[in-house]
Amino acid sequence: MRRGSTNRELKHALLERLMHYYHFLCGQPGAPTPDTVTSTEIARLVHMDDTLVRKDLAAIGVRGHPRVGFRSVEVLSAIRGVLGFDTAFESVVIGAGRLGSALASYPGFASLGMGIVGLFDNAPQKVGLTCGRHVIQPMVSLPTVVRNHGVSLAILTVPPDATQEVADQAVAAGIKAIWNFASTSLTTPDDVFVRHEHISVGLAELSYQLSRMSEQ
Amino acid sequence: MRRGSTNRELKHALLERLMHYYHFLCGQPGAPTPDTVTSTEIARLVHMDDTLVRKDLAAIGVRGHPRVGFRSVEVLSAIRGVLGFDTAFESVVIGAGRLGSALASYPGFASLGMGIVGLFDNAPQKVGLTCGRHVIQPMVSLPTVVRNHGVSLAILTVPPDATQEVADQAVAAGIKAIWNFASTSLTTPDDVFVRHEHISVGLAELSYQLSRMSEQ
DNA sequence: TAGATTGTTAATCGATTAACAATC
DNA sequence: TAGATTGTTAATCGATTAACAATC
Repeated sequence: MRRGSTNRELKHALLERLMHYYHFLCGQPGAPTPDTVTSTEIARLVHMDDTLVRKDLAAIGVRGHPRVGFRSVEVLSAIRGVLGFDTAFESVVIGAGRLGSALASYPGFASLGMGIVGLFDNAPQKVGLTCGRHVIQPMVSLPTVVRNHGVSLAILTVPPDATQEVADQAVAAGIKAIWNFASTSLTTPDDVFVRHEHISVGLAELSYQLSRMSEQ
Repeated sequence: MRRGSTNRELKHALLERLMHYYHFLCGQPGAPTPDTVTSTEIARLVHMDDTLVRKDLAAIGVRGHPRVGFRSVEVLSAIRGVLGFDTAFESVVIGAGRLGSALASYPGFASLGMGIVGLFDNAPQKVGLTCGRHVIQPMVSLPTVVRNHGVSLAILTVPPDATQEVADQAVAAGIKAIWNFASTSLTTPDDVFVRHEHISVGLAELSYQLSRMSEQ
């Protein structure tokens, strides 16, 4: 049955705002999270309208308390629930270059529900090397690792000309989603979710702002 | 005078779309860029409405040709001009961890007008080490490097609890913008542009989609 | 209670899309 | 020329904000 459970897809922009709230409510280093926050306080922190904050929180089912605001733990746990941070899943990193190694060793993923159970690379001189807590494995081992650990996400940090082929192998191995850090677009089956991480978008914005500054 | 030159600030979403067009027009590996493209073709590639593509291109001053479309080189060079890719600027990377090293060695930045002239870290065991084409320098050298090379951007890849202090040092050294890869927010003077790179937003979206998939 | 804050409806605003005339 | 495509105005749509009643 599950009435009440909103089953329509949440907009990308909403997810982004939720992550923004989550982030601020987790507290800055040194400043602990207070017990309750008002929508106005959140809004000021993230430079938004307080009505939108209340709408967003209502959309994910958090109830506020008149005269008090929202309880931080309730907000945080609702966001965790909606974003799926409490639904742990496993991933592999493919491409053991500098970026791949950095991601494979990043400590912040665990608390968001993502585990990394393998680091892969096909370069013979890399296979077998230790990288943080990982030993670099060859691509032939991918299907086995995916099966044994129930891996659902492949994080791709391979050179552009290899990305499509590696993506195909990951899909064939049974992964459900791809996080692509290469600047190439991918062709994948419809039931595989692909997220591109466009670092150049960030650079574009910086470049634009810097050239504006120097203009005057 | 400079009439005609649109001086109002371009929206973030527009910059993002422009980067998206730029990306596709640069061509996928193997598929060379055709001489001309129609707004409909671009729209299909990036899954958008063709009218919006024409509006965006008009906004940055590219004229199309009825019955022909847009000349790829004109579009590319207009985007380069607007985003400031032809206005080269220098940057430094602060924090020589895995991510910092990866960014300092990334070859794709040069063609977008960004140079990296220094890699900094305060850990005594890192200072002096070679990392790609960089030698890791201590923070005390930052002001000199910034001055000598006219550095305008600081790329921050230091641990969260050090980010604010490092940002202060960078600002004091005279940089004009900060690209922050740590998950902490920063307090900076109004004339310093800060761009946060939120990797957790990407993870949030993947996590959300994966938990939706497994839901049914 | 009075007052602060939520929750929600209505109004506004901006961005996207549709329609179509202009162009080569 | 006929037809494909641009450029632009008008219509639509959705998202944000304003207003205010409900709540504790």
